[in-house]
Amino acid sequence: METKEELIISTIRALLRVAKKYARIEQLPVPVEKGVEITTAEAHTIQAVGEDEGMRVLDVATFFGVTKSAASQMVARLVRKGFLEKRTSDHNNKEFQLFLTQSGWRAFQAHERFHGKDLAGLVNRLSAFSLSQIATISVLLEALGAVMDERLSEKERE
Amino acid sequence: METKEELIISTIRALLRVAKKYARIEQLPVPVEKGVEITTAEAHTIQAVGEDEGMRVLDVATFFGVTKSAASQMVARLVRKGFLEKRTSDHNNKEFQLFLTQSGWRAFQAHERFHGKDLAGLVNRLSAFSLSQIATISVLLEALGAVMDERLSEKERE
DNA sequence: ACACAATAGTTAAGTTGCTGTACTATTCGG
DNA sequence: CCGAATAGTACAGCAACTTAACTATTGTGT
Repeated sequence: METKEELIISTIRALLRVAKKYARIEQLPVPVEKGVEITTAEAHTIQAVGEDEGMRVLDVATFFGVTKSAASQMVARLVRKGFLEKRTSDHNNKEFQLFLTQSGWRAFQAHERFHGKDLAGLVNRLSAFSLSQIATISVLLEALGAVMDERLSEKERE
Repeated sequence: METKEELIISTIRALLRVAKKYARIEQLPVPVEKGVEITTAEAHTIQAVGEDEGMRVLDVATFFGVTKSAASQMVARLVRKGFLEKRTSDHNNKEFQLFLTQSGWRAFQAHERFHGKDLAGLVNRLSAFSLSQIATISVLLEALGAVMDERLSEKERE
């Protein structure tokens, strides 16, 4: 006989496998145009700036949970490559505001398309399930998120 | 009104958030004993060898999907740190077989305990759901895993 | 039987993305 | 108006990976 606890554990393992696979997918380089690819970290930064233009370097840092040093370096790289533009703020001479260049917007859209394919596949697969079944997994995911948040904040408290 | 498709998409977003959080948790260093920590990559290599002693360097490489060079470097590091032992194979003078040292087994167990804490928290949280709800989630995760597998193998075919 | 290809592993140099520390340059507040 | 806080950069270093070139075995075809 299979106990409930065993079922729960095997379900969690399945979820972790899915999470791992997704992490691998996220790491794939994103093709922008013929012969041009950007790394995942670059794509995510471009995505973040594209969705909220006018961000500062520090905003990028807090958004991704990395140090401002890391954000500064990433931004500098994307500026050098021509995807991002750094304008000095209107009211402020010590801050910069970040914007996408034309090339940056092209990369942004390429990234959307790239992920759109995945999303369509997933939606398609989930359509076979009933509304209540899908709702159940939503609740489950909330619970998992809560446990993981505990774990992550635990680390910060050290 | 909320359509089914909207629910599906918001569910997928929740899944992606969980996947991201899990990836962050996986990156936390694992405490082995007072003042000794190992990185996640090290912990996973130790875990893999512990679960299947006698592995070769190349087996480690294929297990993790990295180059044999990367595996060789990781193994060399763990040997240097005293967690792994490299014995020349019985029938073969060009292969090595990998085993855990006492110290390696201690790290293996520390890693298990480390994960056990999370698992207990999750099981606790999931106990509120009914058996059939949990079973549904399992099926759903299988479906998601299948979509992701397609995507990953697509990449390899390039 | 022997040359040659395949296999197992190592080494070296370079890359990405991060951290920590130290630094400059602004801006704010008492 | 001086000192503290804030925004950002520079530099060194690290972990984990890659590619390419290498050694050293082992297996195979003729």
